[in-house]
Amino acid sequence: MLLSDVVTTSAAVGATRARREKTTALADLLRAAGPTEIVPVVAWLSGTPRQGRIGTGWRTLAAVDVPPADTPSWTVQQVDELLDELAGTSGQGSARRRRELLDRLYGTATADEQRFLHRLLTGELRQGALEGLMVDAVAAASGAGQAAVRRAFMLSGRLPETAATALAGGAEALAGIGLRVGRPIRPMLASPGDSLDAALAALGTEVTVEHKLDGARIQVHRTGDEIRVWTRTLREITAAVPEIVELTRALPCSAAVLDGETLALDDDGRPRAFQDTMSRFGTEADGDGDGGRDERGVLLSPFFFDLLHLDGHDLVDEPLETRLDLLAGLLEGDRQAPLRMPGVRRPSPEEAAAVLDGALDAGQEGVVVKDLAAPYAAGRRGKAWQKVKPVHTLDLVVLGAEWGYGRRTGSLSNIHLGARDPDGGEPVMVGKTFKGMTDELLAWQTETFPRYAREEEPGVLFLRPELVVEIALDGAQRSTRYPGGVALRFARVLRYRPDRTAADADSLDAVRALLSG
DNA sequence: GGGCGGTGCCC
DNA sequence: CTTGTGA
DNA sequence: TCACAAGGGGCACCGCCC
Repeated sequence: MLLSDVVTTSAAVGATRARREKTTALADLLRAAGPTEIVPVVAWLSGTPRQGRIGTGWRTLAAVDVPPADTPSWTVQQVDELLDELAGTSGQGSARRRRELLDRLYGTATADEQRFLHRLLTGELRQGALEGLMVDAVAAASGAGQAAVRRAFMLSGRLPETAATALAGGAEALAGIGLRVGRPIRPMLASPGDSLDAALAALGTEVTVEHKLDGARIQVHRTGDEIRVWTRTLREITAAVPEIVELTRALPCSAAVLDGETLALDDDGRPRAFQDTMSRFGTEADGDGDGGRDERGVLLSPFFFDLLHLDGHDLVDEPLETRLDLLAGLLEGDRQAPLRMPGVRRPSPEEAAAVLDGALDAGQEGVVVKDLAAPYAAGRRGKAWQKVKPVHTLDLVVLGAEWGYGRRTGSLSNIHLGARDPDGGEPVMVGKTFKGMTDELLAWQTETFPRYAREEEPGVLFLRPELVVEIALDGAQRSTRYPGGVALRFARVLRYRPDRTAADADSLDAVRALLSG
């Protein structure tokens, strides 16, 4: 199969908004692919090379300037091999070597192929189909049911390999893919709840309400004395978190798969800023024999909230209630008690509210409300788990706006936000946001902002600091980028405030008051 | 050896 | 990570 | 309801350059 076949399919997928048409086009290509081509083709058309992110981003690719070929010649296999080499290139002189490989890749590609490769390698396929629709396509092409593909994907953690299995052996082969301790599964996610009351109303009384911590998701596997740890995206971090490995080794079991969250605590047991937790991710190993505590004293504490396997028994199909019972049994001892995620089963509305208050008083992020009857549905952001976090709002000044990309091309989209200077100077920039904007609001911004223009740069329009916008946010974090030393976290537009002036906007002190940790 | 841009991945 | 959009 | 696209801040890592 040629790369150009994949590019043609991608174009067809991108040309329609109808999901059925997209999956049909994808499925047709999968049927035409050879057994060894399925893995790279599925990976590419779900938006990521088989090798993962390869270390060449938009900046490197923008520097590649070779004329396109007239006729397509790359095969899928050849490109996959070249990507392998690209991914394996490191050390001194690697930048030059990469440039050579990219020149070769692009120089033998047609213009259409160059554009496809560019989108693939920057991680912005933008064909309106990623893993979700590929699951449907694999089901269609293989004749296996969607549920079977979904389940195998969740348990194997990898769609390309799942697709190869499905196309080779159909539903029967998929049924052979089970949970394997030592191989991470896709984690179950929570959807955003509107409020605690709304979540309780939606899920009923057969629920548990647990603390939601501002840390990083971890999945911990144990077989005998071997322990491995993965993140939410199934990146292995075992070597970076020896303290989690040691705590898991002390559990009274021989095999387990645990799901949880980890974060850094201060000496009082209160959560540190998320940034401190994050400083421990991305470090491969620490190797200084101090059990993980680095020179800044950041130690990670794990909190487990689910159990997917215990001593030979798979639990993903069991109701949460059963999994929680077994988890409680595993973490029964005094020594293990600190590893339990705090929570209350079947709370009254008042008790549920008290759990939320307790979480916030303890400095945590909020709560998650979970249906006790639900099995572990990995990889789907269903309604069985709903997260509830308090929302803060601020009135901020619009300092500028950036021209959008993709479906926002031609619109002034991402806005720069400033807080009032308590000393009376110009507003101080504290962040940007592109969220919360309807098409109507984008049109309004695009029409209105030029009337406030003060200065223009490529891609950015700077405004006189007059427009006030009400912003929702989760909190603030310390910043070295912004002059006030603080930045907004998860800022989104609620509405513009034509009734307010920059003098009415919230001050930098109001932003600083939202700092956590 | 330190600064810096580019990249990937946490949220 | 959050939100708006469209099938 | 689901999947996707729009893009945010910060941190560690890496290679390159001074």
